[in-house]
Parts: sequence; C-alpha cells; structure tokens
Amino acid sequence: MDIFAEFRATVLSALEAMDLPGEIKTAGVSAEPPRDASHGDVACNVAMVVAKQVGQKPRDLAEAIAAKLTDDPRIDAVEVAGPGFLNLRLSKEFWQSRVSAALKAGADFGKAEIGAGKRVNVEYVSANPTGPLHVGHTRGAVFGDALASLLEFAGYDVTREYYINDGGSQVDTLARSAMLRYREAHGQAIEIVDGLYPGDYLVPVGQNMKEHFGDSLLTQAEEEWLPVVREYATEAMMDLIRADLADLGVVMDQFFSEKSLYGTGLIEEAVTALDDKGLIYQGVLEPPKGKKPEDWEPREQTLFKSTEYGDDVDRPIKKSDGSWTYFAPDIAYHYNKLQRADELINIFGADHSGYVKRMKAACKALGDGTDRLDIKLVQLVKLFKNGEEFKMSKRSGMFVTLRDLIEEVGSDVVRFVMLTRKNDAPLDFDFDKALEQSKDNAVYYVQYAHARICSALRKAPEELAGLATDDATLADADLSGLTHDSELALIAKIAEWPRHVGQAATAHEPHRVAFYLYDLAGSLHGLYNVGQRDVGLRFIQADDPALTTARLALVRACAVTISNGLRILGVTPMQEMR
RNA sequence: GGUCCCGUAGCUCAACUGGAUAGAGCAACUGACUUCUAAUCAGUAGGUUCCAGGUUCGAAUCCUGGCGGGAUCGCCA
Repeated sequence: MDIFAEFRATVLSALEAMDLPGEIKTAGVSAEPPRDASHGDVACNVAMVVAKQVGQKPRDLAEAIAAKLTDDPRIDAVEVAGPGFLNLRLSKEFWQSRVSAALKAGADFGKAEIGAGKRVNVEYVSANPTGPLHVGHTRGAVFGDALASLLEFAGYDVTREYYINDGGSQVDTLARSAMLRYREAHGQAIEIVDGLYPGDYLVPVGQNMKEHFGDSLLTQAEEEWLPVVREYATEAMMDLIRADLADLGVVMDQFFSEKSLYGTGLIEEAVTALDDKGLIYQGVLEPPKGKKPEDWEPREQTLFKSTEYGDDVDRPIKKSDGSWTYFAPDIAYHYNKLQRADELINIFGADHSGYVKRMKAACKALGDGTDRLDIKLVQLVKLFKNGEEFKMSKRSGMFVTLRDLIEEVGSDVVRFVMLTRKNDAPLDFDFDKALEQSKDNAVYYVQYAHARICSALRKAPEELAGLATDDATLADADLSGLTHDSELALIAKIAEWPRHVGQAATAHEPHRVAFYLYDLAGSLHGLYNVGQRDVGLRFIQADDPALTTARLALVRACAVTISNGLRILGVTPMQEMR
C-alpha cells in the first residue's frame, strides 16, 4: 500500500539481480518523495549507501541499477542525479491507479501492518482525582488519544489506560476539602485553610454528600469519616473527569486504581522481583549537589538501585517510617502493565521529566532488560487572551479548565491546535486565534477542503442528471482523463498518506498527521483554484460525464484521506461549513 | 551545581529520524471574487538553522564543548 516501500523493494531486487559479491547491508536505503519536484517522483539513495561496500563509484552503480529498472511499466524514466541519487519518474497510468486503490480501501486507506497485532498500552491523562481537568491535562489527553488512534490504525492492539492516583495523601486532602463543603451544605460557617482545595467544584459534592449521608457524618471523628468521604469524593472527581474527557472525545479502555495495589501483595511481589536481582538495599542518599536543602538530614531508606539501568542516583521506594513512597506502587503498576502488553507508552507532563529515567530503569529491571517503555513528555501550555499571557494559579483557584476550553472554542479546534505541534515543544494557545474561523486556523483550512469536496459531490448530480457518485462507481471509473499537473500533484500527495501513517506511528508522533493533512488540503485548494481561472479544469464538466466522474473520483479519494486522518486526530470531517 | 527538553525567516512552526537549492502560515508587497462556498488561490520579498569544533559522499538533524530559555532535583503525588 505504501508505494515508497514498494519501490524501495523494487530497487533492492534490481540490486540483488546484479549478483554483487559479498554481504550487502541495505538497512540505510530509503525511497522517498523528493523535496524538489524536478527530482522526479521517488528518490532513492541506494547507490550511495552500497557504493563503498562493493567498491564502486556511486554514480556508476546508480547507472547500472537504473538500466535494470527501465522495463518496469510503472516507471517512465530513471535518472541518476547529484552524488548518485536514483530518481524515478512514474507513469500517469500508475498515478491514476492510485486513486482507485484509495477509493477501494476507503476507511482503511493508509492502514499499516507495522504493529502486527502487538499489544501496546498507552497511559495518558492520569490526573490526580482531586479536581477538574485543566489545560495542561488537555494537551496530554489529546496527544495520548491521537497517538493511541494512530497506533491502532498502524495495526497495533491498543489499550487506552488511566492510572488513578488515589492512594496518596492528596486524596486525604480532597476528603477534608469535601468535608468542609458538606458542613457548608449543612449551614455551618467554614474556613478553607491553607493546603486544602478551595475550588467551588466541590460545592455540589458537599450538597450531594448531604443528600447521601444526611447529617450522620457531622458527629463522627475524622478517623471515622475520612475513609468514607475519601471514597465518595474520589468517585465524584472521577465522574467529573470522565465527563470532561467524554466532551473531548476521549474514552478510556481501562481505569487502574493505585489504591487497588495496596494490600494485594502486588507491590511486595514487584519489589521481590527486583530484590531477586540484587537491586534492593538499605542505604542513605547523598544530598543533591549544588542545591542546599535547608533541612537536609541523612536518613536510611529502602532504595532501588536504578543506577544499574541508567538513572543518576538510586531511588527510595520506602519512606524512613517504613511506608511506601509514590514510586513503589508505580513500580508495581508497571510490573502489572508489562504482563498485559508488549510495549508501554506513558504520556507525562513536563513537570514529571525527572521520573523518566527511574521509570525506564524499573521497567528494564522488571522485564528482560530490554527497553519496552517509551515516555513521551508533553510540554507546558501557555494561554493567551487579548494578546496577553493568562497566568494560572492553583492557590487562587484561577485556572482554565478543559471544560472552559471546549465551551469557548470547541473540541475540534482544541484538538487540532494542540496536535499541530511536536509534543516536546512548548505550546502557545491563543484564544483569539482559536476562535477565528480563518486562514490563521489550520483546522478550518483542512475541514474546508473536506467540505468543498462534499459540496462538489452533492452538486454534480444536479448538473449532470443521473450521474452516479457512489464510491464503488468512482473506484471503477476510467481515470485516464486525470493528466493535469495539479491533478497529478494531488494524487501524489494522496499516495503519500500510507507512508506518513507508518512514519508517524513508528516515531510516536501524531503531529505528523496534522501537518500532512494541512499539506494535503493545500493541494486540494490549489487544484480547485486552477478551475477558477481555467473553466475547463473545474471538477464538474456539464458536457463531459466521463471526465467529471474521473475528477470526482480524485477529489473523493482526497476526502477519504482527509477523513481517515481526521479520525485519527479525533476531529470531525465537516460535510459543509456555512 | 546535576538531569531532561528547547533554540530554524520579523512572528508562530515544519523539515519524511543523515539526503540534493532548509519549507509553510501570519505580518509586508502585487494580483484573482456575476464562485463547482474567496474560510480559497497565484506570485514577490525575507536565512551564517545560537556559537565553535568533530564524525562522512552529505549535518538543522549524530558526538564533544560553550551560550541562551524552560522544567525538575531525598520521606508531594
């Protein structure tokens, strides 16, 4: 399906047919669309990679390979250029056949097999269940979700997972904060002391607690009500978070509770697994260099020898009082995930960058020593409103939530804007630009292209009575009329799609899909506007049903591609945009 | 101070994981709306890819050392 992979194979078999002596390494050989159109349709570096191994000059070798390719009916011409590039020019017939191929594949067009059914677990969001999701979580949610969809499309068996941090002291804080709102609901005057969560999203939780518990909790001592309220409030927060995610179009396959690890022996089991490898010991850590912790005192703790696997210092898994640190259940959690999946991917916020090495170390130590965990860091989001940065602060409760974002600009825009950026680059999110339905906003550009195609398909039967525009008819149409440069350029762009899927999936970089779609939309708009000046190049030719059908097939193939790409990103392909 | 990420046109970002003359959008300038929806298109101009070395046929990309920005650094999660 990926034509560049096809031609790479073609070139390599031509190379093989030359019976060159010795073992030839071809791993570095690539076949790709050249940047410069004058370099043909497919550029291959085979001669440069192999020349030294066989003791020939790259250009001579290239000429020899070229001679073996000229008989291929898909290839019009082969040129040797520059230091030894092999530039293939493909025939019109071959390009035209790509349109039918795309239409026949339909919603599967671009699907790859590189996943080969391997189980991959993508863990993302995993926000503490202490409040609504905010902008930072949103980026992680969108990124993780698009990556999961991308991997699914590339043939992986994907699990979307959320790790609920409900085992630490922050859920106690949540419980105390919710308890205050419960008292408030009973008419008591409350004071939210420092360290508790002030957000008014807890007000309805307090009211619901009043309905649910009546006044029974009012007279209890804290050790009595705390576990009850903790349970109740955590569940309420998860309901809130699930609803937020649903509005963004994110649906998890699995929620995994940290708390569920305690008391089951799973943590002990994971630690024993490390201990068996001699990686657990009692010790005292050195203070961090250069920084002077005021209250530093040496303490003996149970440590994990993460330095064995590339970490900078060993990490504590038990506090000095003997209870587990946050890291311990996390190790157990990953131990569990490693048993459920072949590959793990974690989406972390930039503030967790310090945990990357120790987490990877733990996974290597728990497995067979290979690196089965990839951690993608998502950088911070800066919000801009009216040209000024909008500062958020947890203390004052001044933060922009995921819900705010969606209500103001909509899920499609939020998702596309956040995906039109590499995950490891900081993101400026400008409300004003996001709201602007214009060229400055890539979402509309792509959606407009899709809508334009839908419009042409709606209009064609009005102008040519009885014209069939269904996919099956278009896929079997005679496409020999597609010969204009702009038409061939669009076909070539469409034919690149499977290749981008493969590359984006291997690199774990969904932003490549977004950029490709923008590029593809540009080719479509370009073709459309050629028809503005030259009426003979419009999609619909009232006196030529055959040509019209061919052109509709082409643009429909483009729409299918856009739609497949947008589905990965979780953005709606619009039928019309009035 | 350690670690991780980033540094590309005036601005916001790409660059197919080492490929040929580094590309788009915005802003500036020139042109195309009795339209298959101008939410669009065609063109002009804009660069020492932070700096200095190194690796090779070939570097924005890889390695080393600087400079600048951000994040983070033992019983918080």
